[in-house]
Amino acid sequence: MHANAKQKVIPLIPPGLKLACSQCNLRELCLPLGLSEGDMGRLDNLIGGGRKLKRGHHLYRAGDPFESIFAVKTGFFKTDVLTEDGRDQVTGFQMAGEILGMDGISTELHTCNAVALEDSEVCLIPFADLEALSSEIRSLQHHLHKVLSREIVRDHGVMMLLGTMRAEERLAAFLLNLSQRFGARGYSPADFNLRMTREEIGSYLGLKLETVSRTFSHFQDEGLISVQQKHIRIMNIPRLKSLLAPADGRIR
Amino acid sequence: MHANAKQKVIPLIPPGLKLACSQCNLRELCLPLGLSEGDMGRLDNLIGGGRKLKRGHHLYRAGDPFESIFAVKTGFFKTDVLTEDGRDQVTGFQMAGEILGMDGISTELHTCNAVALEDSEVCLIPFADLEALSSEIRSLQHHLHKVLSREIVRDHGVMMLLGTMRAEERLAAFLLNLSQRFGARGYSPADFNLRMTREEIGSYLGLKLETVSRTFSHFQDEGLISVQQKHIRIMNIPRLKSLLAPADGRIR
DNA sequence: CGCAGTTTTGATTCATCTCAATTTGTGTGG
DNA sequence: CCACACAAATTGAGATGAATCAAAACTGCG
Repeated sequence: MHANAKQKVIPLIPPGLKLACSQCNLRELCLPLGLSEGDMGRLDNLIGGGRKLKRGHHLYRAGDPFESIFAVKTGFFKTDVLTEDGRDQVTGFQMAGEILGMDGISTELHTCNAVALEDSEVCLIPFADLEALSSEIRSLQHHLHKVLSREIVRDHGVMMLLGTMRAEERLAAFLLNLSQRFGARGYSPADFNLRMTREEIGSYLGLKLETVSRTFSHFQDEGLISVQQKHIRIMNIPRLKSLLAPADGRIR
Repeated sequence: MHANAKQKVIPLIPPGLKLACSQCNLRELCLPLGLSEGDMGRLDNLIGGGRKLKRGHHLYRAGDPFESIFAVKTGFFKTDVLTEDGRDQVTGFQMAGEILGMDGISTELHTCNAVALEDSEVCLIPFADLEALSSEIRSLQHHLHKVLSREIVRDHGVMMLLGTMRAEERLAAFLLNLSQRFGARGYSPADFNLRMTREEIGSYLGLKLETVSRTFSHFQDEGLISVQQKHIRIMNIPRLKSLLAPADGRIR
């Protein structure tokens, strides 16, 4: 935000000099975290220029050859897995500063689809180059491992949600997670617009879209949130949080 | 298997010379995959000796400082996440050749518990050393990234299972997954012993133990499997597989 | 041999899904 | 710029799969 003036100028600079990590206001959230000035310059050099996507367009599809991971610069994505028999599971929603595409490393093919849920821009990070550089810069190597591991931990959280929570709890956890991530990016943690449909939320949470809608309405009736289509205002964060701990507090 | 004679000798060698990757019959499943002879020797040097665990004992607990990842040499493990409010989600079952503990990289603390479900032995792989070596050996670095990524892909499979499948489908997928993994290790893919309780299966699959038991019984009535407590014999793999695709084959 | 932990099975309840109708919102072309 | 068509969301009523509560049987360990 405070770097807006600077950012606006960059596109005017000749294409050889692209928008760099070292200038990016997401650097504290994203891959360069913890790098020295000099090392960040080296990272700048391998980042392939940004790529813009219109809402609804695919960043990659399951089966595409894997070459790069992507950092979300602006906008909002979903990733989903689609099986032959027609099952569709949304595996995550990604916002600015988050990394996409790490599932592709294992097989050299992307294993899921990534779709822009609004007009978006990503940085392209050629993975072979990133590996080469990270074998030279230990802090980059370690941070890459942390990013991969964080994704595993995040997935465990989703497994917990899907395996043990009821619809209300899932949706409360979902809203609180979004809230926290918006907050971390300098936006209001209590007032935001959903970028995804009820059906996509439902797919992510293992619920049907009608259940998502009903549960939103129910939260609204309880005074926990206010919902108007995609616009959410969280009225009572503590009480929403309290939904996650079973009322009695006992071990079940 | 063909290396059995050699392996039997190793324990008699003085303790300074520990059982090494280069001699391990799991090397094609485990971390050293794809390494040259010489590089494998360097990996041998950093593997901290094996560690034996009695059934029921913890390899690590959530909150323990993260120092190493572990490769299962023999035996069987579960990992689970436990929340303050008493929720317990089994996040995976690990057998020979599989890697444990990668969730700890992100925070430098283990985020789940790992428990031996039978008497087991693991190799200890100090992670800082592994990072150091992998920055020198590019194929090791790449393989480590693949192992991390494979875990992410596996987790997506579980999310799909928990998010979209009914009890029968979950249990069929679970049995087929075990079957495939036993098969890959030279055991019968159709005849094996479960190491975990119905409750642990249920926790992993997001079901109650009674539902797991009932569904086993139901499969048995259908002639798909035979169950006697922990012993499973899969009578009809194709038909079990067919449970995973909805009967009509339509896209839903 | 007995007891604790595990598994099986039954009866009932309940949360979520399914099916269906209606309302609201959004993008497009006349 | 408005109207129309299509997509998304809401809401209701009823069906259903899995959970819950409960009891009995089995297993294996000490």
